[in-house]
Amino acid sequence: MKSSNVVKVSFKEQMLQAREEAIIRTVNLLLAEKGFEAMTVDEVAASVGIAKASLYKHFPSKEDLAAAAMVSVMRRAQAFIATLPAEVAAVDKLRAVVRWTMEVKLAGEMPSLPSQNSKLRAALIGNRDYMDGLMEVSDALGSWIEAAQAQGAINSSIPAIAILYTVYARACDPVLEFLKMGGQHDDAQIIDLVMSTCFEGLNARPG
Amino acid sequence: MKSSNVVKVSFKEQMLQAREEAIIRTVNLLLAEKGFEAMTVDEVAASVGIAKASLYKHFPSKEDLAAAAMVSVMRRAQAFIATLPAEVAAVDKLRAVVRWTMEVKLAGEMPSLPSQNSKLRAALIGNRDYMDGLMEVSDALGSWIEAAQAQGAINSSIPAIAILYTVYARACDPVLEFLKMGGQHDDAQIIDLVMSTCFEGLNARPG
DNA sequence: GTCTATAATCAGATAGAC
DNA sequence: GTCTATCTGATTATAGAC
Repeated sequence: MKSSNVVKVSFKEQMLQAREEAIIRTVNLLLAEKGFEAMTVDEVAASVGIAKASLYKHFPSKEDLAAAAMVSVMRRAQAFIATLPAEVAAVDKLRAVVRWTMEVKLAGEMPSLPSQNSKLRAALIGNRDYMDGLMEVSDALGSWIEAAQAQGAINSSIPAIAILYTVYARACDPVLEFLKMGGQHDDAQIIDLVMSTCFEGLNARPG
Repeated sequence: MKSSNVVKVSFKEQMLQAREEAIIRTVNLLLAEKGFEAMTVDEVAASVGIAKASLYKHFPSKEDLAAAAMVSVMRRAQAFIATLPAEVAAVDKLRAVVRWTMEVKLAGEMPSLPSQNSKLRAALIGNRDYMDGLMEVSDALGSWIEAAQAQGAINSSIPAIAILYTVYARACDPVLEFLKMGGQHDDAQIIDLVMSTCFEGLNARPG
Protein backbone atom coordinates (compact mmCIF):
# COMPACT_ATOMS: atom_id res chain seq x y z
CA MET A 1 0.00 0.00 0.00
CA LYS A 2 2.63 2.46 0.99
CA SER A 3 4.83 1.98 -2.04
CA SER A 4 1.77 2.19 -4.27
CA ASN A 5 0.89 5.51 -2.70
CA VAL A 6 4.38 6.77 -3.12
CA VAL A 7 4.35 5.87 -6.80
CA LYS A 8 0.94 7.42 -7.27
CA VAL A 9 1.96 10.70 -5.64
CA SER A 10 5.17 10.86 -7.61
CA PHE A 11 3.27 10.30 -10.83
CA LYS A 12 0.79 13.01 -9.93
CA GLU A 13 3.57 15.39 -9.14
CA GLN A 14 5.22 14.59 -12.43
CA MET A 15 2.00 15.41 -14.25
CA LEU A 16 1.69 18.67 -12.38
CA GLN A 17 5.24 19.63 -13.10
CA ALA A 18 4.83 18.74 -16.76
CA ARG A 19 1.74 20.93 -16.92
CA GLU A 20 3.56 23.80 -15.30
CA GLU A 21 6.34 23.44 -17.81
CA ALA A 22 3.80 23.50 -20.63
CA ILE A 23 2.33 26.68 -19.16
CA ILE A 24 5.72 28.31 -18.94
CA ARG A 25 6.61 27.32 -22.49
CA THR A 26 3.38 28.91 -23.72
CA VAL A 27 3.90 32.06 -21.68
CA ASN A 28 7.42 32.27 -22.98
CA LEU A 29 6.29 32.13 -26.61
CA LEU A 30 3.44 34.58 -26.10
CA LEU A 31 5.66 37.03 -24.24
CA ALA A 32 8.20 36.87 -27.03
CA GLU A 33 5.55 37.29 -29.70
CA LYS A 34 3.34 40.06 -28.28
CA GLY A 35 4.84 41.32 -25.05
CA PHE A 36 3.47 41.41 -21.53
CA GLU A 37 0.61 43.89 -21.91
CA ALA A 38 -0.78 42.36 -25.09
CA MET A 39 -0.64 38.82 -23.72
CA THR A 40 -3.91 37.93 -21.98
CA VAL A 41 -4.42 35.25 -19.35
CA ASP A 42 -7.34 33.87 -21.36
CA GLU A 43 -4.97 33.37 -24.27
CA VAL A 44 -2.50 31.50 -22.11
CA ALA A 45 -5.18 29.22 -20.72
CA ALA A 46 -6.64 28.52 -24.15
CA SER A 47 -3.23 27.87 -25.64
CA VAL A 48 -2.28 25.45 -22.88
CA GLY A 49 -5.71 23.84 -23.10
CA ILE A 50 -6.83 24.30 -19.51
CA ALA A 51 -9.32 26.54 -17.75
CA LYS A 52 -8.25 29.95 -16.62
CA ALA A 53 -9.10 29.15 -13.00
CA SER A 54 -6.74 26.19 -13.16
CA LEU A 55 -4.01 28.49 -14.34
CA TYR A 56 -4.51 30.68 -11.31
CA LYS A 57 -4.05 27.63 -9.07
CA HIS A 58 -0.55 27.27 -10.45
CA PHE A 59 0.37 30.96 -10.65
CA PRO A 60 -1.39 33.54 -8.48
CA SER A 61 -1.16 36.42 -10.95
CA LYS A 62 -0.24 37.39 -14.48
CA GLU A 63 2.96 38.91 -13.16
CA ASP A 64 3.93 35.59 -11.61
CA LEU A 65 3.42 33.93 -14.98
CA ALA A 66 5.85 36.36 -16.55
CA ALA A 67 8.30 35.91 -13.70
CA ALA A 68 8.21 32.14 -14.20
CA ALA A 69 9.03 32.63 -17.86
CA MET A 70 11.96 34.85 -16.94
CA VAL A 71 13.21 32.27 -14.46
CA SER A 72 13.02 29.72 -17.24
CA VAL A 73 15.19 31.70 -19.67
CA MET A 74 17.56 32.59 -16.85
CA ARG A 75 18.06 28.89 -16.19
CA ARG A 76 18.70 28.33 -19.87
CA ALA A 77 21.29 31.08 -19.79
CA GLN A 78 22.98 29.54 -16.76
CA ALA A 79 23.00 26.17 -18.49
CA PHE A 80 24.59 27.68 -21.59
CA ILE A 81 27.18 29.50 -19.56
CA ALA A 82 28.06 26.24 -17.84
CA THR A 83 28.85 24.63 -21.20
CA LEU A 84 31.61 27.13 -22.03
CA PRO A 85 35.06 25.57 -21.43
CA ALA A 86 37.21 27.35 -18.89
CA GLU A 87 40.14 27.69 -21.29
CA VAL A 88 38.19 29.88 -23.73
CA ALA A 89 39.27 33.54 -23.68
CA ALA A 90 36.99 35.81 -21.65
CA VAL A 91 36.05 37.96 -24.64
CA ASP A 92 35.10 34.87 -26.62
CA LYS A 93 32.86 33.69 -23.81
CA LEU A 94 31.20 37.09 -23.86
CA ARG A 95 30.76 36.89 -27.60
CA ALA A 96 29.28 33.40 -27.23
CA VAL A 97 26.72 34.61 -24.72
CA VAL A 98 25.73 37.59 -26.86
CA ARG A 99 25.34 35.27 -29.83
CA TRP A 100 23.29 32.81 -27.81
CA THR A 101 21.03 35.61 -26.58
CA MET A 102 20.29 36.77 -30.09
CA GLU A 103 19.69 33.21 -31.27
CA VAL A 104 17.09 32.76 -28.54
CA LYS A 105 15.46 36.03 -29.51
CA LEU A 106 15.36 35.22 -33.21
CA ALA A 107 13.89 31.82 -32.34
CA GLY A 108 10.97 33.66 -30.73
CA GLU A 109 11.80 32.39 -27.26
CA MET A 110 13.00 35.56 -25.56
CA PRO A 111 10.22 37.06 -23.41
CA SER A 112 9.96 40.80 -23.74
CA LEU A 113 8.81 42.67 -20.66
CA PRO A 114 8.13 46.40 -20.26
CA SER A 115 10.82 47.96 -18.09
CA GLN A 116 8.36 50.52 -16.74
CA ASN A 117 5.57 48.35 -15.22
CA SER A 118 6.04 48.59 -11.47
CA LYS A 119 3.82 45.67 -10.48
CA LEU A 120 5.86 43.46 -12.76
CA ARG A 121 9.12 44.82 -11.42
CA ALA A 122 7.95 44.05 -7.90
CA ALA A 123 7.05 40.50 -8.86
CA LEU A 124 10.46 39.98 -10.44
CA ILE A 125 12.40 41.50 -7.57
CA GLY A 126 10.36 39.45 -5.13
CA ASN A 127 11.14 36.23 -6.98
CA ARG A 128 14.14 34.61 -5.36
CA ASP A 129 14.76 32.18 -8.22
CA TYR A 130 14.84 35.00 -10.73
CA MET A 131 17.05 37.25 -8.64
CA ASP A 132 19.45 34.41 -7.85
CA GLY A 133 19.71 33.53 -11.53
CA LEU A 134 20.19 37.14 -12.54
CA MET A 135 22.93 37.58 -9.95
CA GLU A 136 24.72 34.42 -10.99
CA VAL A 137 24.61 35.32 -14.68
CA SER A 138 25.71 38.87 -13.95
CA ASP A 139 28.58 37.64 -11.83
CA ALA A 140 29.80 35.37 -14.59
CA LEU A 141 29.51 38.04 -17.27
CA GLY A 142 31.01 40.66 -14.99
CA SER A 143 34.09 38.58 -14.28
CA TRP A 144 34.57 37.90 -18.00
CA ILE A 145 34.20 41.58 -18.79
CA GLU A 146 36.85 42.54 -16.26
CA ALA A 147 39.15 39.78 -17.45
CA ALA A 148 38.71 40.77 -21.08
CA GLN A 149 39.44 44.38 -20.20
CA ALA A 150 42.55 43.37 -18.26
CA GLN A 151 43.68 41.32 -21.25
CA GLY A 152 43.21 44.27 -23.58
CA ALA A 153 40.45 42.59 -25.54
CA ILE A 154 37.58 44.83 -24.43
CA ASN A 155 37.71 48.63 -24.27
CA SER A 156 38.85 49.50 -20.74
CA SER A 157 37.63 53.08 -20.92
CA ILE A 158 34.04 51.86 -20.71
CA PRO A 159 32.80 50.94 -17.21
CA ALA A 160 32.16 47.22 -16.83
CA ILE A 161 28.57 47.92 -15.87
CA ALA A 162 27.96 49.68 -19.18
CA ILE A 163 29.41 46.70 -21.02
CA LEU A 164 27.14 44.40 -19.04
CA TYR A 165 24.04 46.46 -19.87
CA THR A 166 25.05 46.51 -23.53
CA VAL A 167 25.24 42.73 -23.51
CA TYR A 168 21.86 42.36 -21.82
CA ALA A 169 20.33 44.86 -24.25
CA ARG A 170 20.86 42.41 -27.13
CA ALA A 171 17.91 40.46 -25.66
CA CYS A 172 15.55 43.24 -26.74
CA ASP A 173 17.37 44.78 -29.68
CA PRO A 174 14.80 45.89 -32.27
CA VAL A 175 17.45 45.77 -35.00
CA LEU A 176 17.05 41.99 -35.02
CA GLU A 177 13.32 42.10 -35.72
CA PHE A 178 13.66 44.89 -38.26
CA LEU A 179 16.27 43.02 -40.25
CA LYS A 180 14.20 39.84 -40.01
CA MET A 181 11.09 41.68 -41.25
CA GLY A 182 13.11 43.02 -44.17
CA GLY A 183 13.53 39.46 -45.39
CA GLN A 184 16.89 40.20 -47.01
CA HIS A 185 18.95 38.18 -44.52
CA ASP A 186 18.63 34.86 -42.77
CA ASP A 187 19.04 34.48 -39.03
CA ALA A 188 22.73 33.61 -39.17
CA GLN A 189 23.53 36.68 -41.28
CA ILE A 190 21.50 38.93 -38.99
CA ILE A 191 23.36 37.65 -35.97
CA ASP A 192 26.72 38.16 -37.65
CA LEU A 193 25.76 41.73 -38.55
CA VAL A 194 24.66 42.67 -35.06
CA MET A 195 27.64 40.88 -33.53
CA SER A 196 29.80 43.07 -35.71
CA THR A 197 28.09 46.36 -34.86
CA CYS A 198 28.11 45.39 -31.19
CA PHE A 199 31.77 44.47 -30.84
CA GLU A 200 33.44 46.22 -33.77
CA GLY A 201 31.10 49.22 -33.90
CA LEU A 202 29.82 51.17 -36.89
CA ASN A 203 33.14 52.81 -37.69
CA ALA A 204 35.32 51.39 -40.43
CA ARG A 205 38.33 49.46 -39.19
CA PRO A 206 41.37 51.71 -39.22
CA GLY A 207 44.21 50.78 -41.55
CA MET B 1 -17.90 93.61 -39.17
CA LYS B 2 -16.05 91.48 -41.60
CA SER B 3 -12.57 92.28 -40.37
CA SER B 4 -13.74 91.75 -36.79
CA ASN B 5 -14.99 88.31 -37.71
CA VAL B 6 -11.77 87.45 -39.42
CA VAL B 7 -9.79 88.39 -36.36
CA LYS B 8 -12.12 86.45 -34.13
CA VAL B 9 -11.86 83.27 -36.20
CA SER B 10 -8.13 83.56 -36.43
CA PHE B 11 -7.88 83.97 -32.69
CA LYS B 12 -10.11 80.98 -32.11
CA GLU B 13 -8.00 78.88 -34.44
CA GLN B 14 -4.89 79.98 -32.64
CA MET B 15 -6.39 78.86 -29.36
CA LEU B 16 -7.32 75.51 -30.86
CA GLN B 17 -3.90 74.98 -32.27
CA ALA B 18 -2.29 75.95 -28.99
CA ARG B 19 -4.47 73.44 -27.20
CA GLU B 20 -3.56 70.73 -29.66
CA GLU B 21 0.08 71.48 -29.12
CA ALA B 22 -0.42 71.24 -25.37
CA ILE B 23 -2.09 67.86 -25.86
CA ILE B 24 0.76 66.61 -27.99
CA ARG B 25 3.36 67.82 -25.50
CA THR B 26 1.57 65.94 -22.73
CA VAL B 27 1.21 62.79 -24.81
CA ASN B 28 4.86 63.01 -25.71
CA LEU B 29 5.94 63.16 -22.08
CA LEU B 30 3.58 60.39 -20.98
CA LEU B 31 4.63 58.13 -23.84
CA ALA B 32 8.26 58.67 -22.95
CA GLU B 33 7.61 58.06 -19.27
CA LYS B 34 5.32 55.01 -19.29
CA GLY B 35 4.89 53.80 -22.84
CA PHE B 36 1.81 53.45 -25.01
CA GLU B 37 -0.03 50.67 -23.18
CA ALA B 38 0.42 52.15 -19.73
CA MET B 39 -0.63 55.63 -20.81
CA THR B 40 -4.38 56.11 -20.40
CA VAL B 41 -6.55 58.62 -22.21
CA ASP B 42 -7.99 59.73 -18.87
CA GLU B 43 -4.49 60.58 -17.77
CA VAL B 44 -3.85 62.63 -20.87
CA ALA B 45 -7.10 64.55 -20.44
CA ALA B 46 -6.46 65.20 -16.76
CA SER B 47 -2.89 66.28 -17.42
CA VAL B 48 -3.93 68.68 -20.16
CA GLY B 49 -6.80 69.90 -18.01
CA ILE B 50 -9.69 69.17 -20.37
CA ALA B 51 -12.46 66.60 -20.49
CA LYS B 52 -11.82 63.29 -22.16
CA ALA B 53 -14.64 63.90 -24.65
CA SER B 54 -12.95 67.11 -25.73
CA LEU B 55 -9.78 65.18 -26.36
CA TYR B 56 -11.67 62.87 -28.68
CA LYS B 57 -12.88 65.88 -30.68
CA HIS B 58 -9.26 66.63 -31.49
CA PHE B 59 -7.99 63.07 -31.95
CA PRO B 60 -10.36 60.24 -32.84
CA SER B 61 -8.45 57.50 -31.00
CA LYS B 62 -5.62 56.77 -28.62
CA GLU B 63 -3.58 55.55 -31.56
CA ASP B 64 -4.00 58.90 -33.29
CA LEU B 65 -2.73 60.61 -30.17
CA ALA B 66 0.42 58.54 -30.29
CA ALA B 67 0.79 59.14 -34.00
CA ALA B 68 0.57 62.89 -33.43
CA ALA B 69 3.36 62.62 -30.87
CA MET B 70 5.49 60.70 -33.34
CA VAL B 71 4.86 63.32 -36.01
CA SER B 72 5.98 65.93 -33.51
CA VAL B 73 9.32 64.28 -32.79
CA MET B 74 9.79 63.54 -36.46
CA ARG B 75 9.44 67.25 -37.19
CA ARG B 76 11.96 68.00 -34.46
CA ALA B 77 14.34 65.53 -36.06
CA GLN B 78 13.87 67.14 -39.46
CA ALA B 79 14.50 70.55 -37.94
CA PHE B 80 17.70 69.33 -36.31
CA ILE B 81 18.89 67.72 -39.51
CA ALA B 82 18.30 71.00 -41.31
CA THR B 83 20.68 72.78 -38.94
CA LEU B 84 23.66 70.61 -39.87
CA PRO B 85 25.98 72.49 -42.25
CA ALA B 86 26.51 70.88 -45.63
CA GLU B 87 30.29 70.92 -45.28
CA VAL B 88 30.30 68.63 -42.24
CA ALA B 89 31.55 65.10 -42.98
CA ALA B 90 28.78 62.54 -43.44
CA VAL B 91 29.91 60.42 -40.52
CA ASP B 92 29.90 63.45 -38.25
CA LYS B 93 26.36 64.29 -39.28
CA LEU B 94 25.39 60.73 -38.42
CA ARG B 95 27.09 61.03 -35.06
CA ALA B 96 25.32 64.31 -34.43
CA VAL B 97 21.92 62.76 -35.13
CA VAL B 98 22.63 59.77 -32.89
CA ARG B 99 23.73 62.12 -30.13
CA TRP B 100 20.65 64.29 -30.59
CA THR B 101 18.40 61.23 -30.44
CA MET B 102 19.87 60.12 -27.14
CA GLU B 103 19.66 63.63 -25.72
CA VAL B 104 15.96 63.72 -26.52
CA LYS B 105 15.49 60.33 -24.90
CA LEU B 106 17.41 61.25 -21.76
CA ALA B 107 15.34 64.44 -21.56
CA GLY B 108 12.23 62.24 -21.32
CA GLU B 109 10.86 63.49 -24.61
CA MET B 110 11.22 60.42 -26.80
CA PRO B 111 7.91 58.56 -27.07
CA SER B 112 8.30 54.81 -26.77
CA LEU B 113 5.85 52.74 -28.76
CA PRO B 114 5.48 48.95 -28.83
CA SER B 115 6.63 47.60 -32.18
CA GLN B 116 4.13 44.73 -31.99
CA ASN B 117 0.77 46.55 -31.62
CA SER B 118 -0.90 46.21 -35.00
CA LYS B 119 -3.62 48.82 -34.48
CA LEU B 120 -0.92 51.33 -33.66
CA ARG B 121 1.16 50.30 -36.65
CA ALA B 122 -1.85 50.80 -38.87
CA ALA B 123 -2.45 54.27 -37.47
CA LEU B 124 1.18 55.22 -38.06
CA ILE B 125 1.34 53.82 -41.57
CA GLY B 126 -1.93 55.54 -42.38
CA ASN B 127 -0.62 58.89 -41.16
CA ARG B 128 0.77 60.76 -44.13
CA ASP B 129 2.61 63.35 -42.04
CA TYR B 130 4.39 60.64 -40.10
CA MET B 131 5.29 58.58 -43.13
CA ASP B 132 6.50 61.63 -45.04
CA GLY B 133 8.68 62.67 -42.11
CA LEU B 134 10.02 59.16 -41.65
CA MET B 135 10.89 58.93 -45.34
CA GLU B 136 12.60 62.29 -45.38
CA VAL B 137 14.66 61.51 -42.29
CA SER B 138 15.53 58.06 -43.60
CA ASP B 139 16.57 59.52 -46.95
CA ALA B 140 18.88 62.00 -45.26
CA LEU B 141 20.41 59.41 -42.97
CA GLY B 142 20.65 56.88 -45.77
CA SER B 143 22.58 59.24 -48.01
CA TRP B 144 24.98 60.09 -45.20
CA ILE B 145 25.50 56.43 -44.43
CA GLU B 146 26.36 55.66 -48.05
CA ALA B 147 28.63 58.68 -48.27
CA ALA B 148 30.40 57.76 -45.04
CA GLN B 149 30.89 54.22 -46.29
CA ALA B 150 32.25 55.48 -49.60
CA GLN B 151 34.64 57.74 -47.71
CA GLY B 152 35.87 54.83 -45.60
CA ALA B 153 34.52 56.28 -42.36
CA ILE B 154 31.76 53.73 -41.76
CA ASN B 155 32.16 49.97 -42.08
CA SER B 156 31.23 49.09 -45.67
CA SER B 157 30.71 45.41 -44.95
CA ILE B 158 27.51 46.25 -43.07
CA PRO B 159 24.45 46.92 -45.25
CA ALA B 160 23.30 50.53 -45.09
CA ILE B 161 19.89 49.44 -43.88
CA ALA B 162 21.43 47.73 -40.88
CA ILE B 163 23.34 50.91 -40.06
CA LEU B 164 20.11 52.89 -40.36
CA TYR B 165 18.25 50.56 -38.00
CA THR B 166 21.13 50.72 -35.54
CA VAL B 167 20.89 54.50 -35.54
CA TYR B 168 17.12 54.46 -35.04
CA ALA B 169 17.48 51.90 -32.27
CA ARG B 170 19.28 54.47 -30.09
CA ALA B 171 15.84 56.06 -29.60
CA CYS B 172 14.78 53.07 -27.48
CA ASP B 173 18.09 51.84 -26.11
CA PRO B 174 17.53 50.55 -22.55
CA VAL B 175 21.21 51.04 -21.76
CA LEU B 176 20.51 54.76 -21.40
CA GLU B 177 17.83 54.28 -18.73
CA PHE B 178 19.82 51.61 -16.92
CA LEU B 179 22.88 53.82 -16.66
CA LYS B 180 20.70 56.74 -15.60
CA MET B 181 19.04 54.64 -12.90
CA GLY B 182 22.47 53.61 -11.65
CA GLY B 183 23.12 57.23 -10.78
CA GLN B 184 26.86 56.89 -11.32
CA HIS B 185 26.97 59.04 -14.46
CA ASP B 186 25.39 62.26 -15.64
CA ASP B 187 23.59 62.55 -18.96
CA ALA B 188 26.62 63.81 -20.87
CA GLN B 189 28.77 60.91 -19.68
CA ILE B 190 26.07 58.39 -20.50
CA ILE B 191 25.77 59.76 -24.01
CA ASP B 192 29.53 59.64 -24.51
CA LEU B 193 29.61 56.05 -23.34
CA VAL B 194 26.85 54.88 -25.64
CA MET B 195 28.25 56.92 -28.53
CA SER B 196 31.50 55.03 -27.98
CA THR B 197 29.93 51.57 -27.85
CA CYS B 198 27.79 52.41 -30.87
CA PHE B 199 30.53 53.68 -33.19
CA GLU B 200 33.73 52.21 -31.75
CA GLY B 201 32.18 48.99 -30.42
CA LEU B 202 33.00 47.03 -27.29
CA ASN B 203 36.34 45.76 -28.53
CA ALA B 204 39.51 47.50 -27.45
CA ARG B 205 41.09 49.69 -30.12
CA PRO B 206 43.88 47.80 -31.86
CA GLY B 207 47.41 49.12 -31.50
C1' DG C 1 -6.95 20.57 -9.11
C1' DT C 2 -10.11 21.30 -12.74
C1' DC C 3 -14.04 23.09 -14.44
C1' DT C 4 -18.20 26.70 -15.52
C1' DA C 5 -19.89 30.85 -14.43
C1' DT C 6 -19.39 35.28 -12.57
C1' DA C 7 -17.56 39.07 -10.19
C1' DA C 8 -14.95 43.44 -10.26
C1' DT C 9 -12.45 46.73 -12.50
C1' DC C 10 -10.61 49.45 -15.70
C1' DA C 11 -10.06 51.89 -20.08
C1' DG C 12 -11.44 53.37 -24.70
C1' DA C 13 -15.08 55.60 -26.75
C1' DT C 14 -19.70 58.09 -27.11
C1' DA C 15 -24.42 60.63 -26.06
C1' DG C 16 -26.46 64.62 -25.41
C1' DA C 17 -26.97 69.12 -22.98
C1' DC C 18 -24.96 73.67 -23.27
C1' DG D 1 -16.04 72.44 -28.84
C1' DT D 2 -16.49 71.53 -24.09
C1' DC D 3 -18.57 69.42 -20.48
C1' DT D 4 -20.91 65.42 -17.33
C1' DA D 5 -22.48 61.08 -17.40
C1' DT D 6 -22.66 56.76 -19.47
C1' DC D 7 -21.89 52.79 -22.48
C1' DT D 8 -19.28 48.92 -24.06
C1' DG D 9 -16.01 45.61 -24.20
C1' DA D 10 -12.05 43.52 -22.60
C1' DT D 11 -9.33 41.57 -18.83
C1' DT D 12 -7.74 40.14 -14.33
C1' DA D 13 -9.24 37.48 -10.79
C1' DT D 14 -12.39 34.48 -7.92
C1' DA D 15 -16.62 31.45 -6.19
C1' DG D 16 -18.29 27.24 -5.81
C1' DA D 17 -19.62 22.66 -7.72
C1' DC D 18 -17.32 18.24 -8.75
